[in-house]
Amino acid sequence: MLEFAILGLLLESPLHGYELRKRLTGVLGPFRAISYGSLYPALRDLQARGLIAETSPKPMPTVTTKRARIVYEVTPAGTERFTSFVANPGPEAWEDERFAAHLAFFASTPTEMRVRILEGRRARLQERMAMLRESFRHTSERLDPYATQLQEHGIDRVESEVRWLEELIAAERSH
Amino acid sequence: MLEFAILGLLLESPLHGYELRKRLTGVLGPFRAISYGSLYPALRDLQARGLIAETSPKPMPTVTTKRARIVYEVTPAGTERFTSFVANPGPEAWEDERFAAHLAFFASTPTEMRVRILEGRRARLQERMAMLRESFRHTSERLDPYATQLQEHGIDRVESEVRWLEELIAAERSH
DNA sequence: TTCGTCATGTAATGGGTTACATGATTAC
DNA sequence: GTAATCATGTAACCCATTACATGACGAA
Repeated sequence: MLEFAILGLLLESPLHGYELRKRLTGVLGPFRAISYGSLYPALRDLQARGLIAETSPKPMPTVTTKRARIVYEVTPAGTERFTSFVANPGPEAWEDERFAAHLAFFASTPTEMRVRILEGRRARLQERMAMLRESFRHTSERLDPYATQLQEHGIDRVESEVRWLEELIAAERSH
Repeated sequence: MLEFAILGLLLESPLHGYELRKRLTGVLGPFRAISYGSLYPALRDLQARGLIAETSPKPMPTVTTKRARIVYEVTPAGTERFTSFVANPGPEAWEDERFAAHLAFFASTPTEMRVRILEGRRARLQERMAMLRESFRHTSERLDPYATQLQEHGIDRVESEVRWLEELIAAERSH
């Protein structure tokens, strides 16, 4: 998850951790910002696996030394990993978080794959909606009005995401 | 989270783990069902803390022995814990999961508290929306259209939840 | 007799968080 | 000189999950 978001952002341009986190926050939405306690270990892990590397040569170690900031860039292996991520969405690609990660980097995803991901997500949601309605049928009679409201709202939310997906798919088809 | 859901359901009637899980699924929505790997440890934990207890006397150990199922009921301490949960929503009550847990047991929550929780949630969402819009202003220019779509959809979702909350608050005020 | 469901549980793992610790740089 | 922000990192914990293991019961 985090792994792909990092690779995707570093492919646009090499960055150091602190800046990277700000970009991540921009992409993922500010309320679910990644903490440094996740980010830095993730960076070291990616480096250990050879998917990213430190851009070594500090251009000018003259006056402004600052705190040594470690700028990472994506290695060829990392690039390959990222493209394979966008190219074959695994079975988890329809889950909420994965899907968001895919969508965030749709710009670097081929068109047919975009459609496939969007439709996969839609299918998943419709499945989910069926389950929601089914469980709603079973429980609504004996549930208090608040629990009922909560369930109805859940259904509404899924429906509205399906409509949104349909717009995206239509837009994609019309190039 | 799970803790309160368990207490809330057991207050309605004593249950064993397996059945409890089905009810939980009914309340929380079927797609985010609690796994046994979470439920059973949670039950033992609650028991260890004296908030629930096994309803000891098996009525008839005659023919139908079945697999020994362990039925739990809420102790007075557990009842107290639950009422204190519904009565003073902590600062986390406006978070997604907590809020859902509160709403699920609104029926056992006094009216003024209901309004307070709903309004707290609304305030939290409006804050969130301000952050989303703010971050959107900063990044939208240089973001690709897909990332933009994703962010706009995020804003839409929050807006629609605010409208929903407003309906609930209005309904609450008009008794 | 085998399959589905009821029923309880453990161990390993996942994917993060919070709190803490450090220190350098910038702006007032 | 002090506060805010930039910048990196560690350790402890949280709250769940998945995969596994066990076993009894009812129905086909």
